[in-house]
Amino acid sequence: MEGGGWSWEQRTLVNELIQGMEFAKQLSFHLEGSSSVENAEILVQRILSSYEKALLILNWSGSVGHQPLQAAAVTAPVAAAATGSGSGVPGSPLSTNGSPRSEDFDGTKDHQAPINASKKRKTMPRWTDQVKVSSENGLEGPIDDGYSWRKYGQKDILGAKYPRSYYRCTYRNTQNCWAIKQVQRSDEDPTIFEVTYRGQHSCSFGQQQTVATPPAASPEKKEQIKHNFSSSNQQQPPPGEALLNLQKGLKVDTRDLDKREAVPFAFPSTYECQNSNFSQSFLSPATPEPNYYHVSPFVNSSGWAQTLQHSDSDLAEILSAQTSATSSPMLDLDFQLEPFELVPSFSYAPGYFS
DNA sequence: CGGATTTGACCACG
DNA sequence: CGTGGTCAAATCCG
Repeated sequence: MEGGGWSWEQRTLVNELIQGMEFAKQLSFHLEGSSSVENAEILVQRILSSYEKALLILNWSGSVGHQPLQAAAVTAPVAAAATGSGSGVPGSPLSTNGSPRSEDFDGTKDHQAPINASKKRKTMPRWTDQVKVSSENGLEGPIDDGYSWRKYGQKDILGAKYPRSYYRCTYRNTQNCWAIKQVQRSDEDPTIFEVTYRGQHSCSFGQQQTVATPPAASPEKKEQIKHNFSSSNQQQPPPGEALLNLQKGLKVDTRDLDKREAVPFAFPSTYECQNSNFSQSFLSPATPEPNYYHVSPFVNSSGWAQTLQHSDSDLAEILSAQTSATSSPMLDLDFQLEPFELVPSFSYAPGYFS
């Protein structure tokens, strides 16, 4: 019942379903209006993706024998993810050209491998999640999204009040995982962090088994989901991603103005939907950390937006890369959801999963 | 001691 | 050139 008591699957499932509904609504909106076919297709993709994930979860927990998944309970500060960032991630398509096999790699540094690397980077799908962190006293802490990231830079952005930090997957070198993300704290609302992800994780354990998902279980998953209709939006995804992506959640990071250190978050138990009485359980105490916050992940249904973005040039590259790869339909053109378009009249009823 | 973070310098792009 | 992104040496932390 209480949000906090839900298992990861349940929450994710709900999230996915909600999201699917959201997208469906948007789609209908688009259909009525004179929207482009592209947008409609994108929405359809996302809807499918959401449902796919939802089904996956059901299927998964069903076959595996409903895992209790107490991941979070486990220990680490770096707990697991909670929601499905659902839309944010997985759906994002096109990896670069083909698959991240070992071919075009050269362990050289970015700088030195301009051609491959840069191109790769450019074609990487990019999406942004807006994560809100509500803290008790005004300080925020970083959130963990289940993946392990290594910070490689921080930069003051012109006009932005807070610096932007750059992270890359910890397994970049060991597993050629090129996923990166950057976190930018919002100017107006310091409790909001924009987390921009680029590239999908190709590392086998995107998230160090933090999440309860029994290691054994996830591998299977991948098999099942593999490509179906999703084949249209992701060519040969490195194995085992779907599920992992599902779990990826949010990550927020905060470094304080005063260069205060960010504290890793342990979290999962909290969901807070702006417009519902859903949730909000609080982070359980039990942590030695001075600051703990409670995070509410981008639940779009309640107004947190999430966007996919591409620049024109990116598009061009994607398109070309794409043709050579598979003739799959474009997935994310410059798809952008206006906040107001997002906020739907949707509100869920309190007894969701009771 | 090894891995992660910090931080100024460097690089590429517009 | 200015700006954003990345590198890498120094430093920090467990």
